[in-house]
Amino acid sequence: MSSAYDRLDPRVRKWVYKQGWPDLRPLQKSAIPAILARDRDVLISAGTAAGKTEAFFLPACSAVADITSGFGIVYISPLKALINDQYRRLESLGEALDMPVTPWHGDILQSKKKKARTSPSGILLITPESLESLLINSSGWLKQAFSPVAYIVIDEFHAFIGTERGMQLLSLLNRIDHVLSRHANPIPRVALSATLGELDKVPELLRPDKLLPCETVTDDSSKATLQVQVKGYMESVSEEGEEPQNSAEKHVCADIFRLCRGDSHLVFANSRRRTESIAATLSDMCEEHIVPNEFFPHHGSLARELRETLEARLQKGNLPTTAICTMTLELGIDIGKVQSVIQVTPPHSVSSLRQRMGRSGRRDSPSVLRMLITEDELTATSSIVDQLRLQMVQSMAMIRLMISQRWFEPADTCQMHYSTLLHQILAITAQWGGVRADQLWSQLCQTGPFRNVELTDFKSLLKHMGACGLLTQLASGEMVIGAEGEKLTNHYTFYAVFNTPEEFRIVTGSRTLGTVPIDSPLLPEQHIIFGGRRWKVTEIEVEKKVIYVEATKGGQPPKFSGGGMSVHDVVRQEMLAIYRENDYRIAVGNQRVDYADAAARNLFAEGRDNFQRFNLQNTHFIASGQHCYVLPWMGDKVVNTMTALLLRSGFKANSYAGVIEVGDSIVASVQQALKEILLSGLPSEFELAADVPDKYLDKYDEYLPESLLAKGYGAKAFDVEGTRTWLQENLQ
DNA sequence: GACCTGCTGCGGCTTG
Repeated sequence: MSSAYDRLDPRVRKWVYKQGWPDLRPLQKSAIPAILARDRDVLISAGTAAGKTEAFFLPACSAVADITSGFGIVYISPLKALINDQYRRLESLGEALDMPVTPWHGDILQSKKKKARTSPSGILLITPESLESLLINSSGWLKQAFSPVAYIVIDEFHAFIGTERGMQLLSLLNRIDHVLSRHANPIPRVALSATLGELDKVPELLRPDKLLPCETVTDDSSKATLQVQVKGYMESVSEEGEEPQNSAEKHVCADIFRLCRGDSHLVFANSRRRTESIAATLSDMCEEHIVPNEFFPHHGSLARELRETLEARLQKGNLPTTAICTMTLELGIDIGKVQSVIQVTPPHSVSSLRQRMGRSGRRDSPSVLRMLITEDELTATSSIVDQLRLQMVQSMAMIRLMISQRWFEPADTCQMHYSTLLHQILAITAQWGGVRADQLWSQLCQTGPFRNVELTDFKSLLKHMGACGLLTQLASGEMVIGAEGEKLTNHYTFYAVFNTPEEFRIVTGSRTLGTVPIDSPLLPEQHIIFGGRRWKVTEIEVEKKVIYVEATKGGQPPKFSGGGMSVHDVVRQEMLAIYRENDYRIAVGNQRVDYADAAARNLFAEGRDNFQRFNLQNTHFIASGQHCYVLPWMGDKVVNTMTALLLRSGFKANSYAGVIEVGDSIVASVQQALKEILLSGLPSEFELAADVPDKYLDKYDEYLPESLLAKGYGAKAFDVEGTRTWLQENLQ
């Protein structure tokens, strides 16, 4: 009987044999016929270390082995580091087939790119931004070099869904099919992804025009075991005028030191500031105990050199290493085997928690997750948020959703992405030299990814782009790049669609340690923590945007800027369920599994007692001090919407952690105002956004007409329908 | 209290 394996190229089979693999994994076997068919898209969705990369490349390389001129496979990755990893992994397979592998991104030497330009062949590994630059500057070459391409494969596809880069990526894929005149027989797209919540929705996200069918290949054998613990910590609150104690963080660090030393672990600390502070404390502890330091920070503002040293140390695995990190170590960069994952403070989302947990454990050992959660000691002036122990209960809700409901946040695919649409209008115009408005509309909105956009809005966008000098219309009716547009498209920063704040570089001697945002003022003589070490600022060169530092003792990490992240409706509803059931444990059969330590249990009991004392099982509105508090137990979009409605009605309202504080008001008047709003009809997201003074969030928002700016902002920040439903159900 | 990602072409310099 001929198996799927026998359909692989003999040289590929020989390569598999040489790896010493006893057999291909089930996922890899089932991908073979799907990939070899070449008449469909394929979604390969599986957990970490399931062998997704090989599941695609073994059959794909077999299919394109005979192509001698031009690329056979184009691989797209969101990270340069991932391209470097895959290059290392694919080199020997490429050699076995006499097929070159070409990494192509901003750090690759010009000489290497020139070589690939003269004789393109084999596998191209590239970022969306580098693809953008090739389409704009070298579409003629691309037409030749890409003509034999049999597959376009996208790694970490889940990281693109619903994002700006995801919209750009889909548009790039469309533009490639267009350049190659392949609308009739499009290039098959293959998505490699972590396990996804709504698998049936992915094909449409991979190819909005549905011109090819999509086959899904998944790995259902993943019955990974999991060990979870939540540990509580109490922060003693200092009297007025006293120095803050940070006693809880010291206890957290002492536990990390005890749990992690001697092995390899990941500690996710949520912010760069906390990452730095914990890393420095742990290094100090190593010094105090006279043992070598094995704790290092890893985050996006750290110089690449420092990050790569740590990644290589983790990957090698010969020295015990614990990385204190942000989401930089969440995606698939190869870091070898990790004993356990520690999460300090609640994660931002269940989906990110899942991704982080997947970083520990392998087939033979369970995933181990510990959550270390700090709450402030209660005093006479403690806020409702502290009294309810919302941090602790949110952590518990996220664990329950992840484990017993197997739920996590779906990607938000309802955004308008006007900033990215504007970028793609400029990019296509730059690529073609001149283009008609109807061609843009057809390629971007009708057959392309911007399907939420209405024709009237598209027209007003083009008009406004003309008024801003981004586009100019010729007498023939064709659009070309205008004077202001030239400035944008001729600069190398054009290729990325996302925003980056201005930054200072931190330098010691001749070495760059990393960057800090320009709005975080540092002063000469100030002591700071950076890269897990302590420094003194010696000099600041404002024009060159450089801060010089030298080694010292003491100091605090700098402040980094960043936008908020929103909590989903389902998470807040699960928190309410935990309070109401008076039980945070996980049901397994007839048993209830407790995952909290004594301190966490005590904090939960405190929160629940206060929940009952406020009568929150029966009401969403409470009075405390001078204020009225509204607790809708809904996600941040609904909370933002209700806060905005109350502000419009003249109340002093603000929200934190899902709790709305209405200043100097009584419950009855807040309820009455909301009833009136419900009766007279709620304003739209658009109208609410019009009240917000600063709506610039995305890279090209400043070039949008006011109406689109408000529409895009409204879709991002508010949920009027969800709020209306909540008000109908909860106002008697 | 708060995350991450990416980037061209060329002039001018040093070094073998």
